[in-house]
Amino acid sequence: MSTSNEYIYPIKWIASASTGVRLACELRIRIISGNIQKGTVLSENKLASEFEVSRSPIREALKILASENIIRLERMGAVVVGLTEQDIKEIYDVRLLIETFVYERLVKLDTSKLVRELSKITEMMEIAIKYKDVEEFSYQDVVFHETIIRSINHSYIMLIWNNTKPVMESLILLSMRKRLEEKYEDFKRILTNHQVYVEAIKTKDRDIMIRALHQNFDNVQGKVDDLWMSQQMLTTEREQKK
Amino acid sequence: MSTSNEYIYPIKWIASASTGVRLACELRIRIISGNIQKGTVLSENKLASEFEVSRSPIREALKILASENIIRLERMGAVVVGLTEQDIKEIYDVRLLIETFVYERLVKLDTSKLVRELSKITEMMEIAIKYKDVEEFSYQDVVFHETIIRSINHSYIMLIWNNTKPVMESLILLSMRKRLEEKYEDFKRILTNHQVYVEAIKTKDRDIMIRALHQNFDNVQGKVDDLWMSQQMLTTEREQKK
DNA sequence: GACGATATACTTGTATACAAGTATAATAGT
DNA sequence: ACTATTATACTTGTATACAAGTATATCGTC
Repeated sequence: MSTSNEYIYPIKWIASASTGVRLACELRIRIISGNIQKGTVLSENKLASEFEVSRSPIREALKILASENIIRLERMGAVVVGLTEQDIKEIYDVRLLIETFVYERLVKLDTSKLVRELSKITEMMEIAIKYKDVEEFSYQDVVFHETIIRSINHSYIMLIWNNTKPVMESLILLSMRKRLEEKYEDFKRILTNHQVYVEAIKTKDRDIMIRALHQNFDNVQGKVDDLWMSQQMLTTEREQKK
Repeated sequence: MSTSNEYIYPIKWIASASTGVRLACELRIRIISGNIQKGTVLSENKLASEFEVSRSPIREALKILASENIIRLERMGAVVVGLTEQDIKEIYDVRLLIETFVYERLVKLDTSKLVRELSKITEMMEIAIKYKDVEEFSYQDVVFHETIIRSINHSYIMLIWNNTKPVMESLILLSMRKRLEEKYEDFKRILTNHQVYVEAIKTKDRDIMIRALHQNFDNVQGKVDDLWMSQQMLTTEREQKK
């Protein structure tokens, strides 16, 4: 394992968190970015001495990462599992599953307050782009989606979000950092896409929402269509009932 | 808090687990069953002395329960949140969301091996009923659904299952214990329902699956219809594409 | 050289110790 | 009688200590 002292994870995102949570964040992003290679066996003692903390917070961090399937706790050592292409697809499956569920609840509610909040966030994202503040942009991106999900007040959907969020967050941050160097123009596309989201929620127009979802997940080809398939069953029945 | 030494959670289910996990299971079922009332503030030290263990495993248990939204970790003490009617509905939302997703993946695969496994489980459930072994019946019920979910090899759906499973497990066990006293005939209905599941997977007939889901979730009225609604959006688009 | 037994250096799980912070209760001052 | 302040008894977070178990390596025997 690389013993570099440079922290990949933004410090300001976790300033108030406990050591254990902070370590989890740092280890997570190192694993996802490939900085810590999959297959590596992590030992509590080694990690403790490397990060110059005791085993207690290390244990906490490892438990967190294990609950996210990023590492596997075994009898002797925690082996790094990491993320495969397949895993990333699967995360997007889940996100899509959640977001479609949320949207359908949403259209039954008064969304004016939510729309205002989301508008604020998109404007902040705009400023972040302007000043090339990738971390802020990523942060607001995550907040944007979390705000939508939180708005339906569904504690178990929220629970799922909380379980997938850390990995999502890392993925987003890493991809944004890459974009800054390689595809800067992408940021505007992403911003526009978020504005489409807001529009879909404002007008409660499903067609627009579909477009937003498509644009948002189009880097994971075929996933949206896949979900349709997966939900065809209930659909079919629904039509029969008519 | 009741300091009774009687354990509500079946010991044999967690014989091999660590103390922390065991405590989490016991505390969870006590909270869900109302044995520990919501609003109670749990202290690590008190729990440690009550269960006669150190704070380490207690901390582990509390972390687990907090990740399930059963308790809320605050600055001073962990306050018991428990489950509301709303929470239970929401758990079923998630379960339905998962199971429909899984089923749609399933019908694309060769299910012969899975069907055999499920048949075995239903037969074991049958025996469990015969001998009025509620714990075994509940255990097999959970295994049944887990087996289905596991079969599509989707690690993130599995992750969601793992996060909701403990609460589901407790709910199932508690409701089965109640049934044994009040509505013994229910067991046969439940068994039949599981056989319908197997049939749906065997024949890959969506109509049968709908029926199975309906029967399984009918104690949570209106939920299935609700999900249809929630997925109407994607459906609509799909038809437009045709 | 090959194989088996023991020794050693690791691992995790749990218990205990200490430090920093917070709420409550008791006390002093008005 | 009431308010402000200090004292105390709690809380969690982290560090350390110890016990039980596991893999590896060393050593002795064949």
